[in-house]
Amino acid sequence: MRTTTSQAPTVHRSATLQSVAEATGVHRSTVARALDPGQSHRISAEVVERVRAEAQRQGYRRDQIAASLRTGKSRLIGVVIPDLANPAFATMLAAIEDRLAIDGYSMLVADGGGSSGALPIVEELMARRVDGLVLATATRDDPVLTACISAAIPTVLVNRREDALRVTSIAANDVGGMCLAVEHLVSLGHCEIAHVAGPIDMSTGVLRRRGFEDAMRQVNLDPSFVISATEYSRDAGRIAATQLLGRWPQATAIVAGNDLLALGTIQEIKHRGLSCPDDISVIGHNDMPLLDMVAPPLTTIDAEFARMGALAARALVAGIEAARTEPEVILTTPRLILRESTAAR
Amino acid sequence: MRTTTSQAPTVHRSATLQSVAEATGVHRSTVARALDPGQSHRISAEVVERVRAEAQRQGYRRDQIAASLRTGKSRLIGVVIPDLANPAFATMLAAIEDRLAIDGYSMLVADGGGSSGALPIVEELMARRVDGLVLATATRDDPVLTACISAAIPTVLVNRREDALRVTSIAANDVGGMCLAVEHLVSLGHCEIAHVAGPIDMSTGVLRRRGFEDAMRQVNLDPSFVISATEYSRDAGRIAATQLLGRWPQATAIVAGNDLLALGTIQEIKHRGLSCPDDISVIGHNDMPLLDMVAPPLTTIDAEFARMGALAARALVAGIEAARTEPEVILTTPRLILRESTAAR
DNA sequence: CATAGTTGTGCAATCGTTCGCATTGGAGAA
DNA sequence: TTCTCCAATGCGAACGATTGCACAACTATG
Repeated sequence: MRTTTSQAPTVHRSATLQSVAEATGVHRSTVARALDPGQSHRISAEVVERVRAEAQRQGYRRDQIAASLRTGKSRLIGVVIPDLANPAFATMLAAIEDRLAIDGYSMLVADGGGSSGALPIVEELMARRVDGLVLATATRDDPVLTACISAAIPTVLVNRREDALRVTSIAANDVGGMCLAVEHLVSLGHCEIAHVAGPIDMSTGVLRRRGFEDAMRQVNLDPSFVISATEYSRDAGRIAATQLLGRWPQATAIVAGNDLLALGTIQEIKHRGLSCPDDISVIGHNDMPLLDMVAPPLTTIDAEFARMGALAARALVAGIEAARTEPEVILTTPRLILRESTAAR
Repeated sequence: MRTTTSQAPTVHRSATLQSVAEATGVHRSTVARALDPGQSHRISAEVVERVRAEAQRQGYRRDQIAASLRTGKSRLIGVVIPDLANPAFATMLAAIEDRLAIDGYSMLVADGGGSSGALPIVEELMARRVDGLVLATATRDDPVLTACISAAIPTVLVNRREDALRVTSIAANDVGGMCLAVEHLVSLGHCEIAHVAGPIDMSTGVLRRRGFEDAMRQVNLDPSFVISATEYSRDAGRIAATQLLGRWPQATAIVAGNDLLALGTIQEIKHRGLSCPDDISVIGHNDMPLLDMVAPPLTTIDAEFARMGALAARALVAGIEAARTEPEVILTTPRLILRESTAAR
């Protein structure tokens, strides 16, 4: 018996249950049971030991594909992200991966931002028989979601909510977050507060806008200084800010629908020769990485993307492993991250 | 409680080749051929049409799992990233995904940054029978890579190179990039130039350091002001900068091994009441997102992460589809991105 | 000593696709 | 007519793991 593990294990063309079984002189089903921690106690200790040794020697590794075909479970989760290159989503992705790995699932990642839309992407994921889906792309009333539901595949929405409550969704309390932002600006003495909102076909866009309007009315301010950006990007933010400052030059503070929009807004402010925060205060939303080092360091609302990712993964796995769970809405509580892009009036 | 959910089309329990075949009155192999664009010409047009219609009606979708088991090809690529949350890698991931999607592959993403190391992660990917692997985590002499090679699974390294040239790797010309950085600083009149290097067990760490030393010698400057950070992060950069400035307070310029290290260095400079770039110029490496908006906007070397990602995906797919390709090293040509963290002496 | 359990394994049927190898029914050639 | 060839399909064995059921060999029970 020469089990010198130091040498690279023999080149195993393909070790299978069968090949281990033959070498051990037992049936392949016995090998399967011996190697499964949940069943190995049903096999005599001596056989388990022999099987383990042989499996080790051959470098046997259970073929997840074959197992998936037989059991109907792939232990694969599809994750659809609107923009993979966006640092905020990178944070979320990391958290999802981390949590899924703990539960023994792997993550199939797709970028839903392409021109063809998310439907073909989700269909591809379904063909791969993913056990569940995390959608960060969902629009407020999404045909993709309808497809997932009719295919009976467990799905959670993250950072998005849909109008009909058909699946669990994890999101920040957008309305509450905007209240925080408005209250902060009011406490600094601002009255002419405007809002660069996110796209109207996304829940965050509408909810944050609604939150803005509610909060403004609450303190008896005019909530009508709002422009919706066409997408979440710096360019779109800059364009929206251009319109906004053209129409309402008296604005002394701007609440942006997300950080990228805020950054675009600041660029436009600088471009006009104005200063943020001296002339105009700006507040973002999400607290994406690096915001503490931009100029000026951006005051923002932390939407806890990492936490949302972890919660989404956890909720999805729970939904998969418990046969049925009621759809619910899990909201994270936003916090104000005070930095230097907001100043007293 | 069995409420009849608003069933849109038919509830397809699971449409299979068999079920379509039965409904059409042909054999399942005929269905398979009719549905495969590469073989449908061998089947009479009339049958193809009937099969297509029935498949459509049942919502048939080829089971990729079963196909993988049979063919031994999963059309799945494993991608291992050292730090998913790092925006630079997010960029790269987006590019990889984009390119793989074009070639019809899906991407299984794992974070190799965990404490347990990358080996178990790669083993999991191998159990899933990935057709190939993109490793952005490889160290200079990586046991993980040895495992991949002995398992005969096509692998490419990205943003990393290994000492022995066993597989294709895609990376920036690190040495050349550092030359660019040093030349730039020299042209601004700096003489006391220091280097906050990346970890010594990573190719980028060593190569950039070597590039720094070479470039310094080239212009007859002392190349010995170097401190290696323990990892690529702002904190590590700050710690390294602390040591560096303690030992060589005369430094007027610092070249950092990557942008995060540069950012940490700048934090430390500010912390000491000094100014970047007035007292000390800093130059980063990689050109990660948002650097144009930090304070001061960071001069850096663009390592073209997106391009590397695309090249890696392309090379990997080529290596999978051609039976064998010689390992090669593909280097991207770095560019200096001039911003405001460097100033004349 | 017969009966009933218990324990450890073997057996074989799936799971859904793929693909080499038949097997048809005609059309064209000898 | 008889033989060959071809086009259009059918047939069935993989691929590798899982799992309910069967069964043999014991052990405990009455």
